[in-house]
Formats: sequence, C-alpha cells, structure tokens
Amino acid sequence: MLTIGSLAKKTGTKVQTIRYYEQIGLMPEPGRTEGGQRRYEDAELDRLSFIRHSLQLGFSLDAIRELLDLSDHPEKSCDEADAVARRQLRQVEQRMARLKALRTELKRMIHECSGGRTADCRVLEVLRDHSECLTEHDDIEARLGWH
Amino acid sequence: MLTIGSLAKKTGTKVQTIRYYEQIGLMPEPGRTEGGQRRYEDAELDRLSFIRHSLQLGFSLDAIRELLDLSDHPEKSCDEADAVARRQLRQVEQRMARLKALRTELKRMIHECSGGRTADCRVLEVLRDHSECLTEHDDIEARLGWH
DNA sequence: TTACATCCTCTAGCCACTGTAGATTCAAGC
DNA sequence: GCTTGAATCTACAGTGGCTAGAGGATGTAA
Repeated sequence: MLTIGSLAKKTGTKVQTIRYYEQIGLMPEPGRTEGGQRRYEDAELDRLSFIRHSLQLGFSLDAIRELLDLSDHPEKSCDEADAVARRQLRQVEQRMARLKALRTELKRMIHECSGGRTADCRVLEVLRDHSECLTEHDDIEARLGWH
Repeated sequence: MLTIGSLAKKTGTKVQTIRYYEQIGLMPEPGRTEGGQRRYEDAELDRLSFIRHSLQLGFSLDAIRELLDLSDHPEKSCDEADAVARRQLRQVEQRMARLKALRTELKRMIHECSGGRTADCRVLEVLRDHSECLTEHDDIEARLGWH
C-alpha cells in the first residue's frame, strides 16, 4: 500500500501529475483511507511506470492510452502496438530532419556574424530576410509535440 | 495600408495570431479606421515577417522579443544577438541528441517485435520495463519546446 | 441598397502539466 | 490521549503559442 507521495517518489512523478492522470482517466481511481487519502497497489505502480517510460520515449498521452489498452488485453494481436510505435518513430524522424535544417541555418548565421553593431549583424539580417535562407522551413507544424 | 487579413496572407499568419501578438506586446498597436478596424504599414509587415521567420528557426517569442529589441537599436553591439542565436543553436543540438537516442530505442523495440499476441509484444514489454532500455532518458525536460 | 466578406471583442480550449491556497488527515513522539 | 508537523485533500489559475467560436459591426463592390 503506497501513499501518493511514495508512488510519486518511486516513479519520478509529481504528486499533482498523478492526480492529473487520474482526472483524465489514464490512472484508475485508487482506494482511499477512511479520511479520504489515496492508497495504491503494485498494479498501479506498474501502470504509472509504463506511462512515464512511454512519455520519456516521446509518446503522447493519447498514444499511451492506446498502448495501455492493448497491454490490458494480452490476447489481442500486437500489430496495433507495433503501428503506434512506428507512427512515433516516423514523428521522431520528421522532427530530427527539421532540427537538422534549423541547425544548419543557425550555424551559418552565427558563423557569418563577425561582431560590430547590430545594424550590420548578419544574424538579424538573416532573420529579417527569409530569402537569405538556404533551407526551406515554411511549415510551422507540430508545435505541440516537444523534444 | 494593409488590412489585418492581407497582412496575415502576406506573412502566412492567422488573423487571430496577429491580434495575439499585439496583445502580448510583440506587435505594436496599429492605426485604426474610423470604424475601428486595424490598418498596417510596411514597417509592421517587416516586423511580423521577422517574427515569423524567427519562429520558423525555433526561437521562442521571448527570444524574439529580445532580438526585435536589438534590431530596433542599430547602434548597439551585436554580441547579444549573437548570444541569443548561440543559445538557440545549443538548444537545437540538445534536442537532436535526445531525439537520436529515442530513435535508437524505438527502432530496436520495433525490430524485436515479431508479431503475435500483445502478451508477448516486445514493444509493450520494453515500455513496461525501463531496464530493457540501452540509452538513458530519465530527464523529461523542455517539454514545452517543440520541433 | 443590399449582400456578404471581412473585421471587431471576448471567451474558452489545446497539451501535459505546475503552482498555489486553505483545509484536512496521518503518523510519530511525549 | 495530545500535540506537532509533514503529507494529503480539493479547487482553480497559469504556462506557450496559438486556435476556434459566438455574436455583432464594418467595409466594399454591384
């Protein structure tokens, strides 16, 4: 039997975050003491570990919900879990490609700037004039995805 | 003289976004018609282009505020602008390193999964048990940064 | 003048939390 | 049994960077 605080410590989660997961239905409603405090079993520790680890691998809470559901049904085919992971991999690769382009542009900008007054600053100049960019980066998408 | 709609079209921004930038003080309050509609000058078009382009390069609105301020003072040293860009580069490189580790782990997970029932699914297994991971990815930081 | 696209303000929602306020409960020491 | 103080409880507001919608006013071309 774990208090919410020790569950938090064991999983590297904040207490409020656990309550938040319960609120959005990712964690089940746990048992309570007479006084109304939450008490957790090992199954809930496992579930939370699963959630946190999946988050660390970049899955969204929605994707995690899907994965948990699959995990709860051992007799189902694992094709779906596989598909979720592949989708995630694709996203990661897209973000990497995008970051690579950004890095190139930033490096060039910084490299070309040789100090002096902001009036002549290459960094600011490039920011002012998109046409100075070598790479295209017109689409600002997936801004809520992180990493 | 541009309406907010044509400014939006020219810069690839949504109308509401422009109003939002005004609200947070990133864009100045423009002139208005008698009826109260916003009308923009070329200077404002330039400023918005600067903002959008910087966003595409991954700068936060706060960093952009700083850059705009520097750009408004041509006599200042450009060291600061340089520093902002370098900071951004560092962030981009950190995110790339992190994504690379995630990609490795995801690929391994997917590769090892050979179909069948979810009970035996390697994807789910790895998610369940962190110790199966080769790379470390304990810190979930910078979740608000995107790309 | 009439139609209708565009504009206005205001509010709420997105994700995945985080922080705070003020009240209650639990466990250990006396 | 009593006191203390840490941990817990609920409820709500805020983060970044927008986005969507309601409900009404304005601008412009035919």
